Amino acid sequence: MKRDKPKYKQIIDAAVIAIAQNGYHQAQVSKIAKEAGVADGTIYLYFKNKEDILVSVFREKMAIFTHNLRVILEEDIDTSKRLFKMIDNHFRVLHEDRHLAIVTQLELRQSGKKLRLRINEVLKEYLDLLDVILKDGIERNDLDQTLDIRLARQMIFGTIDETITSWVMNEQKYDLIELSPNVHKLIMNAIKA
Amino acid sequence: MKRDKPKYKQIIDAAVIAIAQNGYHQAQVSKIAKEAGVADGTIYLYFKNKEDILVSVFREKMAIFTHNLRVILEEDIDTSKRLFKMIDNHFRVLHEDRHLAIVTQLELRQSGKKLRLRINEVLKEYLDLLDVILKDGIERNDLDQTLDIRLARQMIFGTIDETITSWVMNEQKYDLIELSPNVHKLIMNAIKA
Amino acid sequence: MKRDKPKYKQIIDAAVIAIAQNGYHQAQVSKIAKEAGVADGTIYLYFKNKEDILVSVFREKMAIFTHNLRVILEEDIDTSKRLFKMIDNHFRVLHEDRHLAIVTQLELRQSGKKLRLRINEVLKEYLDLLDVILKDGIERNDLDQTLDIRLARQMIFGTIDETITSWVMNEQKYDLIELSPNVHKLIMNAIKA
Amino acid sequence: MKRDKPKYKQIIDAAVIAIAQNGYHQAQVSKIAKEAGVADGTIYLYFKNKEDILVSVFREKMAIFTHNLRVILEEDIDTSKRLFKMIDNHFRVLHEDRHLAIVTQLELRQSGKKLRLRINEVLKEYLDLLDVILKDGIERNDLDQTLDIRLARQMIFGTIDETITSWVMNEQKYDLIELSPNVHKLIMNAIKA
DNA sequence: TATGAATGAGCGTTCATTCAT
DNA sequence: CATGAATGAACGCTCATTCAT
Repeated sequence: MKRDKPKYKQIIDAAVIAIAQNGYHQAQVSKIAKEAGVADGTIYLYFKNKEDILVSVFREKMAIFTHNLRVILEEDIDTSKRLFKMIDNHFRVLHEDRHLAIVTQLELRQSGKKLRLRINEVLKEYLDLLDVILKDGIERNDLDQTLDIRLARQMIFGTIDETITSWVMNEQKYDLIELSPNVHKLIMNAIKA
Repeated sequence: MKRDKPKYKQIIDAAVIAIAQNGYHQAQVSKIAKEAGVADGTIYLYFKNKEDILVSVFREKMAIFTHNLRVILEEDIDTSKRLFKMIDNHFRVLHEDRHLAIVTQLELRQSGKKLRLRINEVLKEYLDLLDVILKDGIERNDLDQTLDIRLARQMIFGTIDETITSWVMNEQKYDLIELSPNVHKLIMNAIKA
Repeated sequence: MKRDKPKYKQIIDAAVIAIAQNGYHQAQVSKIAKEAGVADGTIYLYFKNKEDILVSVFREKMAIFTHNLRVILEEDIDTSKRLFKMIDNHFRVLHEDRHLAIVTQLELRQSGKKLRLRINEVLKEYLDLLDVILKDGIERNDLDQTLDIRLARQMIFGTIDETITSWVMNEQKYDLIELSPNVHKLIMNAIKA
Repeated sequence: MKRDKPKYKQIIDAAVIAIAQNGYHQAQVSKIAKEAGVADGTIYLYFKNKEDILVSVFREKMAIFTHNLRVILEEDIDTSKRLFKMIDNHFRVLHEDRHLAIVTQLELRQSGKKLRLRINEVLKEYLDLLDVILKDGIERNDLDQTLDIRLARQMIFGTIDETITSWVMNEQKYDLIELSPNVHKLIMNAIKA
């Protein structure tokens, strides 16, 4: 399987760096190849085309978030703690990989409609897990029984996303992780039972 | 002043239509010119370059939101009602101009970093007015005294933005305006005193 | 109409020269543009793509042959004289435009299947006129009544084509026009009544 | 000698199939290798480069025609019969190997000038044998004493070639072999004493 | 002998902007 | 003011060939 070969990950990581440093539209395949230390043509042994690189970047990195969320779902804790862990995890991963934060919050959004759709498919998995937390929270009576799950999900994701984007746009000047408790409080206020 | 001449607005409106119909990357200057019924070169008598058209589109349209928000601020009503009006206004304007909704929520976000920064400057005026509402709400004791205004603003804007984007991505299949009360309730739960 | 503008013919002629000098696969669009004294992009104001240039070259030049053949058909002379004029005209045009001879006999044949089919459509018009001469020749009893027209056409065109190709491959060392009477004699022997 | 090893012929035959099925420009070395059941690199143990494969294809296959023509020359029959056998043989071989017909009449002609010259060298051997038949025919008084041998050869080869190419282009819909007598008649009319 | 992963040079086409009319 | 023909820089991808194993 190509995805397990070392060069696959090498190119993915090179793409994140190249995009973060040069911007989406200036991250030419040749720059990614150079950053990865391989020839231009080698890229095409591992990826179908440039779009495939970008979707793969998103898929591979999103897998970290999704995996962590699954672990949180398996823990025997209440919904409030779960959401705190989710927010904190989200902030923490991006706080520790500044390049990735720039890429997911700013650069990858410049992609065309076609690529956006493919990225959204990947994102859906994460949002579906969030829905599971919310549904379960209502069943357990941790959350407001009248909660509109879609709206709640949009509020939670919208808040997290906007918070991170603002942080990235402010050149990551302040500590993102410190915001977790307050963001969590705001969100819980909105949806708790 | 160029902005008052009829062709100026004519080109702005043509740009919105051209972008909504063709997508950001397919909205070439020549297409905008054709839609506006002028020659390509004429565009450059009213705008410095393509980026200038796009920023102007955003500035002119955002002015509607900002103006409405100012009116809301002048009304003698409590913070909860103000925020309801803000949300409802936001949803209503975009619900009634589908082209504009597509352009602001999807297409314009594909622009490069440079243009994004200029768009954010325009957006700032709107967000600053939101901050005024929030500060005033705390003073009046309508809102939680310990509220972190920046976080609250990010939550409110993030929630609204994500809600609208989801609606656009779902091809505007459901009624956006009907969501106002629920979105308002969620937000007020989060921040009220 | 684009085909009447001076730059159209200018580019066509530049293409013939560029292809004759560099060979089919080395005649890049930029070389053709340079030879024509225009910018690369200008090419695309007059031609849809590179293939369109090449088909147009063939169409425009073939028009000379076809036009001459029509004139010959209108003359009130016997079939033998008509065929002599056709052969002589074919030889004469290519003898006087060495570049064109190289392009039609050697270079354009290297084109891919798709282009070949389009070129054949153009060629068909010429061959159809030849068929008219042959049919008419049989009716007039100038030619063998049992003649298979398709075979006769293939023999005539094949002979002319092979003769010219050999001449081009021998670097146009001898006088092509002088061969007309002998080629004509051979062909008439084969098909006359 | 490499040419006697089984893989040599294996690759040659794979090349014919790959070219006939995919077209000249789509017959990459890797496709030929796959068709032959060897690794890409193995090709280069038997052939200097891709051009060498193609010339070898032509040489090996042309050898069939040349060999048959030598046999015909050894037979004690008149010139007319010799030419009939030559035409019939030519038609028959290609009629029975459709792949080869496509390759020699259409695909291999898309090769560059350099390859064309090398192919012509191989072809020359065949044409030289035809010249022998013609010279001998004049000596025997089977053919017109004033015959220009070069022209006659060009007519014969041009006619045969054009006939076969038309047949291939018409997707080999009709029976090529049936055409032999008529083609022979046409040619003999042209050159007989 | 045989393999196949890696290489890297090469090119058609688009489109924002200019400027002579 | 208005036009639109002309410009030319910029880039993703293919594939023949090599060479370490």
